[in-house]
Amino acid sequence: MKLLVVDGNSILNRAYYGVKPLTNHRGVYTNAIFGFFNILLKAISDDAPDGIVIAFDLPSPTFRHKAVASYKATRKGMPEELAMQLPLTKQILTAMGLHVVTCEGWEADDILGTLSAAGTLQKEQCVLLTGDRDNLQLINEYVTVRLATNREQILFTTEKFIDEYGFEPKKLIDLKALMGDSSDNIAGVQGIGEKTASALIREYGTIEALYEALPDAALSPAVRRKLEAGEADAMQSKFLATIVTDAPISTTLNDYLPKPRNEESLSALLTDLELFKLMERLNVKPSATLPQEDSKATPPVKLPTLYSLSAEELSTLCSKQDASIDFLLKDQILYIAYGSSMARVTNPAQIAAFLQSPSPKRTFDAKPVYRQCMERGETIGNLILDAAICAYLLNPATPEYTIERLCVTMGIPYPDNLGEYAEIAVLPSLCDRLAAEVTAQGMEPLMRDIELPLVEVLADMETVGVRVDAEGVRAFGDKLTTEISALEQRIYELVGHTFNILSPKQLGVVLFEELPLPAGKKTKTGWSTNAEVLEGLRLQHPVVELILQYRQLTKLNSTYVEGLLKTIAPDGRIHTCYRQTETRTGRISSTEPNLQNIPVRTTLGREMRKFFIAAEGCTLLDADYSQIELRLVAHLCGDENMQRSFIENRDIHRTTAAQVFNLPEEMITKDLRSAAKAVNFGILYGISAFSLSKDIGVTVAKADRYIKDYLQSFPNVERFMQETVEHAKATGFVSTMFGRKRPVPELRASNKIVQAAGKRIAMNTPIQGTAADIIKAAMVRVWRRLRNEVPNARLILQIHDELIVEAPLADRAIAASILQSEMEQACKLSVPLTADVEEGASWYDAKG
DNA sequence: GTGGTCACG
DNA sequence: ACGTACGTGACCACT
Repeated sequence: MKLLVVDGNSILNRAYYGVKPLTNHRGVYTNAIFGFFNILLKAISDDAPDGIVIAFDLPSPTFRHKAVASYKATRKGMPEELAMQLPLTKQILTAMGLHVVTCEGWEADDILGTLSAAGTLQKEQCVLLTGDRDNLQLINEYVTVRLATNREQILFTTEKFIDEYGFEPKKLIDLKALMGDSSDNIAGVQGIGEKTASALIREYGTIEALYEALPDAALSPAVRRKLEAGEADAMQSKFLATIVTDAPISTTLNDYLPKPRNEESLSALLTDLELFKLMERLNVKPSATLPQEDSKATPPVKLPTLYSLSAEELSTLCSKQDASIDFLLKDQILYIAYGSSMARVTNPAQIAAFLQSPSPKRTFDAKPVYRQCMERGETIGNLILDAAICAYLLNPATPEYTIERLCVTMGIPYPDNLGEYAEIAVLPSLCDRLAAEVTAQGMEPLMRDIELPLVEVLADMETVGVRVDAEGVRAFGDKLTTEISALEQRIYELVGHTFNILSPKQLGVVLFEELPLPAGKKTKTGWSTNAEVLEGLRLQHPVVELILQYRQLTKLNSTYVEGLLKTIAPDGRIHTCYRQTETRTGRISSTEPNLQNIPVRTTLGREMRKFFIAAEGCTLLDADYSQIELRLVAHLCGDENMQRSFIENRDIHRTTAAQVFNLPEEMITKDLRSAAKAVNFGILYGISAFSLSKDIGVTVAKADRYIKDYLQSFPNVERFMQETVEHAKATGFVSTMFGRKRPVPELRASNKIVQAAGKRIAMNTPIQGTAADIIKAAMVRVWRRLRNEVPNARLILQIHDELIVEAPLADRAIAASILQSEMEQACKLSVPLTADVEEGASWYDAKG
């Protein structure tokens, strides 16, 4: 009989402060619950206990038990966001069949103590799961402690404890009796800190032994004086620090064997909280019977019934214009729903005819369908809604969009008896509700004019792909490989032995233990060995420089040379995947491979761009927006100084420097300009003096001065940022110029660090998001005009503020002019929006 | 699967 | 006293 006893309050606290804010769509916080079960399930799977107890505090309103009263009194009240998760956690545990144990007037600690003692008496193994080192006093040959953080769980046995502290576990009480513990309101002996206390306990064992030996002990006069003055405090503190072992709860361990779980209530609870990852882990099926709180606002859900569809009926459907038809294409099977019927079609010709037909259609995740159509030179006719995109606009923070999850979020019961038809059956209701919600939130224009048309544009860009000179890449890779081996040898020689240079752990040992270099500056799980740290050590030892070079070359070789070669299709081109429902800000991302992070900042890395080339007889046109984000700041905050700089086509960083340093623009040196540039970036990101100082290598005080001077020069910027944050705090979200929204739950967190991050998100998202809106609008405009006017010129790449078109040489001028003017006209601002177009045979050449 | 590192806008 | 700029994706080592 092995027993696991969990300090519920302590673990829930750890989880709350360690997991980012997370809510369900109604705003119920779930981050602590999520983290709690991650920790708990890990412990259960590692220890495989027979009995499980989760203990929680239960303060008594009337009865004041020993230390509990004073100890409780100084503990800060739980933040509301955490408090609301406590009863939910207990409900889930109960539904899982686990024993939640509380005892009026007693704390979770006391229950851990009592069950440890009971287990020891009965010679049964007992594991305590807690985040609180206090509980280490309970360790003995039967009792071990799992000390949990959100990252890891450290197993403490008697041996491990002695290794770390140098005395036996139960003497932890004596240690606290001397040094005190402010968080538990234990005074200890005035003037005795951790170091002294620890040495005394190692020497004398207990405080009783210490005081007995005091008259003859070899101690400094100061320590002796403090100990003599604090004897009563020490004794009182020892009493307070001792965990109770006789709380009135059952000590029959068999009482704590898990009961069968209540599938129905477990499913209902987790579904309501939208804790889908946890449901998967527990193998719980989503609940179809949700509490329908807003059922009077929305019509009840009616599912279509299965129907067998004749070829004639299908072709009639294809020409229908009055009602929309919902479809899904899965594994070459077309499912459609219309009116109160649904059906499936397997004949490829019929599928193609339907997809191309002019009838209005709705679906979920249209891009792969477009891709499939485009392989045949076809497209989808009259797509009027993509449910995945709607869901993304309604909440861009969702980790993954599936029909089943969305149904749960939208309160649509998901049928478990319809097999392959389940998704198509719910799609009409889902589309109706998502569309209504998008409209209600004012995002219909964004959807209709930008996001939905963009689906087809992205599908087309993926299908066309970009040509890559595979031979060139290979040759570049060979060159890198040769240099890498040479570097490797020189590094081994300098160090004196071989090791894995790419292992931060091994590298840390070499640099900071063997050489040893002075640093050891930063730590998380060891020493930091990142480029910033190594830069600082450059002059200390010649190997550092070589390691930096080695890192750069291996990065280029593995991520870019080898990574890209793997993805070149038989047509000699790379077809990246653009993801439209990925980022919180509205940007698109690129995967398999990521073509949005091809090197450019270093000379060597930039070489990679020579291998991205135009097809035979074609050229590449590269257009990028000039300072789009700063122009948006100037527009949005209405600062005339800033606007004038753009209107007069001056250098914005220079203008900023002139303002901040109070000098005429002609007097601005390179260094001043680049400092101002860093300040400008800081403004976009939500600045802190600390980070700015690190970035430009000045003191924090100086960086702070720069920021203050900046905000004084551009007071409207500060006002705008403050208003944005205030609005976000009041409404819970921020918006872009085009009405895109992003919830910022971080602003409601009680943790200051998280809150500060929320402010930066609130300040940055309207800027980054609006820029994303604009380039998306530009993509749709460019794509449409090229298709109509220069169909052989194709949009192929987007890198956030940059578009690349592959155009036949004969069409280069007209394509370039379309590219530039559609980008510049995509949005009317109070400052000019300019795009610079360049041309070349390769990406490298086109970005002089 | 997670963390460290580093590539981009 | 904290811990330090926004948004991404890929690769490697290690558990």
